[in-house]
Amino acid sequence: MVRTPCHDENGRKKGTWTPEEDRKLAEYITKYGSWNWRQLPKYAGLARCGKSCRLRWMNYLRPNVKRGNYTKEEDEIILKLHAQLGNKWSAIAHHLPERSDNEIKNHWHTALKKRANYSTNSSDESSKKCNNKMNSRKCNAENKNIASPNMSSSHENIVLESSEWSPKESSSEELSSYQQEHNVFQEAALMEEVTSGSFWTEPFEVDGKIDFVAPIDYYGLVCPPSPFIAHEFLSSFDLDHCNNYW
DNA sequence: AAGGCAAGCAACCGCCTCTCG
DNA sequence: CCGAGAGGCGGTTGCTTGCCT
Repeated sequence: MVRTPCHDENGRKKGTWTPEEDRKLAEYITKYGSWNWRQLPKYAGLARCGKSCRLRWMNYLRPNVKRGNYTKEEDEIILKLHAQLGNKWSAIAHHLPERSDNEIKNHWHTALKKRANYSTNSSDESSKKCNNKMNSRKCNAENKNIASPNMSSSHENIVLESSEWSPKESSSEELSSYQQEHNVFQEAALMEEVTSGSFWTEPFEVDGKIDFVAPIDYYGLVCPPSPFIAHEFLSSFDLDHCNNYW
């Protein structure tokens, strides 16, 4: 289920995240926010690429992330949205703030795709082939158009109904309550931390010892330039949440 | 008990879009 | 307008687990 840890040519670690790495990332972001994903691992003491850190945070470490145990309601929402939006996993994830796009995507491929797409087409030869995993991968590549947002013929097999899930509502312009809540926190954090001043110059500590110092003097400003997380938000982030996974 | 296979999922890869100078 | 850098997204892959024979 997990990839064997290894290192790329730049010495950056790849593969499974260790509990220690998770803890470092979570603690750093909790304290300083994700002010720059590509620079973040350097200052967080992680030998990872920024993208890997972002993915790990978004999918597993961020607060309120729910994993597994999909409810029937969630399944229905995903099915409906996928019927309307296609493989727009991030757009679908906007409607399920506790789920990451990656997890929704995996859930779709493992559980929902059969229900949505192939139940009505069980005699279809291609669907039979796709029941085999290896063939399924080939089918995915071969049938890219099927899953495109253009709503190709296979999507017409899905029962559609005029619903509240209009494309307009799925627009990223419209913030979910979750996002709105966090934006409020961000603003509050910005005001408080800027005025107190402690945020910008305080070194990042792990286990009470200073592992590294937060970046400073960034284009004339003290960095990180934007604290993303407020105290209210941080207090809601229980690191035990991560321990559950560890 | 052992081997093979399918399912599930974490994580990587590469492309696209956006922002900024 | 253009190019570089960063973030975001979707597709794909690699590995583990559990079931079946």
